[in-house]
This record gives sequence, structure tokens and C-alpha cells, in this order.
Amino acid sequence: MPDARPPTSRDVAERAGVSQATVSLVLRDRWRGRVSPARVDAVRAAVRELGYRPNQAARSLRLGGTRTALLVVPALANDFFGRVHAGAAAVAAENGLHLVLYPSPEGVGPAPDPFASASATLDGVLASSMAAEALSALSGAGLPLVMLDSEPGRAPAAATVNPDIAAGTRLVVDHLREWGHRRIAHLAADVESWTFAVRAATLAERLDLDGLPAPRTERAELSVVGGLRAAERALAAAPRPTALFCDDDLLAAGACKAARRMGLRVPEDVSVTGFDDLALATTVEPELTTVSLPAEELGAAGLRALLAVLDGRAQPDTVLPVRLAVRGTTGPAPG
Amino acid sequence: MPDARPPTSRDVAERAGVSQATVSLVLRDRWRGRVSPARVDAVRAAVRELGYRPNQAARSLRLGGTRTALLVVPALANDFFGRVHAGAAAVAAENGLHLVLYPSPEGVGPAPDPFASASATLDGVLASSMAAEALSALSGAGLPLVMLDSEPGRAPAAATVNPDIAAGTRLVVDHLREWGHRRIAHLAADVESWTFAVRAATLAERLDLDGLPAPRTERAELSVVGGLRAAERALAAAPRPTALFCDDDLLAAGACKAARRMGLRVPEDVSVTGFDDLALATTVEPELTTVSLPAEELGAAGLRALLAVLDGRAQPDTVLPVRLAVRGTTGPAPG
DNA sequence: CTTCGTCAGTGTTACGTATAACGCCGGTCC
DNA sequence: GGACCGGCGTTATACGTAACACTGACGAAG
Repeated sequence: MPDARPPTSRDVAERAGVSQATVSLVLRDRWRGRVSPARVDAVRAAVRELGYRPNQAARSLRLGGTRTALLVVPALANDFFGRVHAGAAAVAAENGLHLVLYPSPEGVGPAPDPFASASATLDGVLASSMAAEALSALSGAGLPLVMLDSEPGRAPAAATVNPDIAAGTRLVVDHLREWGHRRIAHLAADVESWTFAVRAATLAERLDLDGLPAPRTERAELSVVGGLRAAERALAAAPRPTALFCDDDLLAAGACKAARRMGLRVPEDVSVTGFDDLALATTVEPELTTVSLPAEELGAAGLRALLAVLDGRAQPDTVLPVRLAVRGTTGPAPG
Repeated sequence: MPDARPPTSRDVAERAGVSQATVSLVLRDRWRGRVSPARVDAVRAAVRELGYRPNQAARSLRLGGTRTALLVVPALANDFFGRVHAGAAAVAAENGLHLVLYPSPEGVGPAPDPFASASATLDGVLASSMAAEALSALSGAGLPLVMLDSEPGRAPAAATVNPDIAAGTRLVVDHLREWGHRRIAHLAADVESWTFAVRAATLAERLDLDGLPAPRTERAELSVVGGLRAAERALAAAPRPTALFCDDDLLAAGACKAARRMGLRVPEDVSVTGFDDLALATTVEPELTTVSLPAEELGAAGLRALLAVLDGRAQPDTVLPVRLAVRGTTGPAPG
């Protein structure tokens, strides 16, 4: 059996009694009016019998492009980016694009080495957060880039897609105000990132608009324990805040834990709000009141934007609506 | 500016005043004793100046292989597979292999379409769980395959790498026995999978060995709410079990929630154990006593096995040790 | 003075595919 | 009856890289 190596289109041609060019025409579905139906069937039969699969490398070389895009996400530690990926993957599949996932080691980590060699293998990049060096490497390679969760107009991105963080922040503030909260502390993610900056700015602005004092801010490492520690500091202040605005559900979960450890009840003694609506939000007790971001839609819209860019169509920046999921961690202000 | 398309090695050659072959020698680091240092420098300078990057497609075509492996994971919803990926990615990077991630839509979902065309682009696959059809498609394409969390000797895998599930199960049972538990219920994942079968078999065997009755088993969808519902059923039985052995941390988290809703304290009234040691385990209150699996090491060992297979070296099946993380959800049996 | 070996390179080819450019043949139209 | 044309197919070539087989030239060895 000299079946050592996979069959080529030439093998198929020989078996079907046609030329290699004809095989290609049939496989690329460009044979209408050029190849007789009988031969088309013959080629298809030969393909099946030999178990032929086109060599992607050769295709890419010829065509000057792989139908492959890269999705860069900061981490796989929570389900948010899993949902982003699902949304993007669905759109990619519909459009015959391969989507490859690259979890950037550190939210905003060092230049991912994969890019160096992968850039030649990719047609475009959809990135959620990325080190500046990696960004410039990408734009240097001239790769089309669409950014998620990133400030419009900055960075060499062809387009951006964002959930409406500012609106989400306002929804939270309004909700807390309806419950009568006036002393609101801010558990801020200890990350230099546009999304978090928007939360802080909008929060301050909205409170000011309502004639309330600027929120006391506690910086927190972006994790449950980070939230726990920051909340312990925030709740130790006098007078104690009646509500904690957390940049993220992880922080909010940590904050709830901290409150309980300090003998405080949630939401009777202190209200807590999150952001993102992770799976975690409905896992903890009580379930988190949080801003629900359209993760799937974010991925889908991002990939659609990338497709548009690949097709040479200009793509406007997109903002997606968010909603407030009111659950069990918010209630009337005490006292 | 005729800089329309990326520079090729021939462009580099022209600029450096050498032949294309020489460029290739320099870039592949095969020039020792073949190219004079002066020209090597000239080539390197030209590469820098033009921003030349080798065309991967052409390389793959020539070499008959991409240095790329695929990691198939069931979902991105929890952090376990994020850690598996991290471990595998580290080893891959050390060995100049690209690692691409494919989250299979459904734990054991439909044949992933990506394989159809991607198989030609891959050198090997490291899979955690996979639909039977996808498996056969893979072996049909003759792709080297290493399986994680899969029964050794089954499936057309060149090797398997597993955490020692049986040992973990025994650790849990022994721990519960030391606390005096005798009525243990089993919250079993509603998934046909070898790992879960091992848990059930080992649990039954160990209890039998200790002269205890077979555990009452409640099937649960593999999620927090699934665990919640199953635990409600299990805890409604009379006499009530004093401990719940959960196949997974998600189920355990749900079980704790159910217990609290039924007015039971954990661990005073009922002990709960998990499996996997997800981030979730230390997030919930109280923190879960659970079997800690070496996720990073699992990914790393899996990728090492794949590398061995790619090198044509036979690779034995591997079993990795586990440990019991004793935390807050287990205590003395009541009564 | 020939012969040989080594260094320093270059010419050429092959990888597998997609497609532009061309050829053939039977039927139509003037 | 010859020019033309449309349906069918084929030949030839290019994509960018890696590496084999070769060529001179220059010392050294015989």
C-alpha cells in the first residue's frame, strides 16, 4: 500500500480520468457551463473514494489568505468571554470563517509571541484587550483589527464594538437612588482600562448631578479575594457606605463575602451591585444585582464588523444596549 | 509606494545582494559554515528594514506540516479548562508549537465543523472530550490524538492523560468516614462520561468495602441549578443523608444553596464535597471541600504526550496525582 | 603539477492548488 | 462553404519557501 501520504487533487484527477484543473473547478463550484455533469459526478466519486481533502497550506498560498480570524480574550477564568466566543463563533461559521481563540495570559499581558508567527496565518483579529506592543505589532503587519471593550477612535483599530457601559452605570446609580442610598462607595478594578475608566467617570458625574458627594473609591485586584479585601476597607469607613458599586461581579461576590464576615447582612445593612452578569452572579447567595452585558451579541457584532472590514467596507463603531438585572443584593438604604 | 503586498524572501535577497537561497539559510539558522558573517548581517538588516515576515502558508506547503496543535475543550464556562490551556500553552511555547483552542459548543457536541477544513492545517489534537463522530473524522484524517479525561485504551487515541479520579474519590470517602458519616448521597452528573463513571464505581466500591449501604444517587444536570434541584431531592429523603458527594464543584455549590434554602446549615447539618477545585470553590461561603485536580499539569502532560507522538515516540498512558482540599463544607456527622 | 577537500554560495526544483489563456469540435449564420 | 461561436476541457503558470545538487575558487596534500 503506497498510501503513505494524503491524496492530492492530481490523484483525484487521475482516478476520475480528468485533468487536475477540472478537479479544482468542481471542488470550487465554478464548473457551471464548463464541465459536463457526468464528469462532475466522476470527480465527486473519486474524491469520496480517496478520502481526498484539499491541502489548506497550498490553498492559502495560492489565494493569499486563510479564512481565519483570531479572537484575543484576556482570560478564560470566567464565563463572559466564553459567551463572547460563542457569539463570534456562530457568525464566523455562517460566513465560512475559521475562528481561533487566543487567551492572552495576563489581562493586558506581555506581547503574545503567537502573533509573531501567526500573523502571517491570519486574515484578521478581534481583540478584547491587548498589550500595546502586541497592538502595534499587529498594525505593523497590516492586519485588520476590531477591538472590543476599547475606546473608540483610539488604537489602530478599524472599528470598535462596546456595550454601553455608561448607560449601565447610570442604571445602577438610578436604581440605588430609588432605594434611597446616598453614601455609595466604589470598588474599582485595579486595571488601567477604558471600560473601568468609563464606570468611574460616569459614576462620579451622575452622583454629582444628583447633588451627592463623590464616591469613596477603593482599588481592588480584579478577583473575588480582591473584592473582599477592598470591601473590608470600604465598610470600615465611618460613616459606613450603604451601598457598594463594584466594577465587576467578581468584586461584588467578594464584597458580599466581606460584608457577611463583618456581621453585616446583604442587602439589609448594605447593598451591593456588580457588573457583567457572569454565571457567578446567580451562583452566590443572594444572587447579585448586576448590569447584564450582551456577551454573545458583543462577539457576534465584533465578528460582523471584522467581516465588513475584510470586505473593504468601512465600519462604524458600535454600542450595544445593556440592562440592569435586579436581584437579591440591593434593597432600601438602612436607617 | 509600490508597497502593496508584503515582502518576500526574494525581496530580502535582492536588497541584501544575495540569493533567495541564502536568505532561507540565514533565516532557518542553517548557515554555519555556509554563509560568511558579513552576508548574514546584511540579510538580517534587510529583513529588519523591509519588515519581512515569512509566509506561513508557503512554509507549511514546503515542509508538509504546520507546527500547530489543537486543544479541544468542552466549554469555557468555568476556569478548569482555562488552567488546562495555560499548562498546555506553556509547554507548546517552549517547543515552538502553536496551540489553538477550540471550545466544543456542547460538552460532547455535534461534529465540530472546523475540523473538516482545519484538519489539514493541524499537526495534532489534544482533546478533552469529543463527539464520537468528530473522533472518527480525526482518526480518519490520520491526525495524532491525545485524550484528556478519557478511558485509557478506548478510542483511537495515541495516548491518554488523566487525573487519578479513583484516588480522589477514595480520599473524599475516607475523609467523610473520619467525620463519622454513614449515610452518603451521590449527586451524579447527568453526562455519559468516563470520569463520572469512575466516580460512581469507586464510590460504590469503597462504601461497600466499609460495610456501608450503596449511596442513593440523584442525577443532576451539570450546573449550579442542576445541583440545587438534585440536592433538594436528595435532602428530602428520610432518613436524610448526612453528606452529599457531588461529582463536580458546580453541583456542590448548588447543593449548598439548596441546603440553606431548606433551612439546613453546612456543614453542621449536612456535609458537602465537590470535585475539580474550580475558582468557584473558594468563592462560595463556606468554601468547598473538594478534590483538587492538577489542571495545569494535565494540560502540560497532555501536550508533552502529543509532542512525543509527533516525534514518533510511543507514549504510555499517564495518571496524575490529586489531593483533597479540606475546607469549610465538611464536618462531623450530626446526631 | 595534479588531485582532492572545504568554503561560500547560487540555480533549480518541488510542495498542491486555483485560474488565465488557450484549443477543439460540432453546429449556425451569412 | 467558410467564418464564428459556445460548450468542454486542458495546459501552463504562479503563489513563497526550503533544500538538494551543483559550481568556482582557494589551499593543502601527494
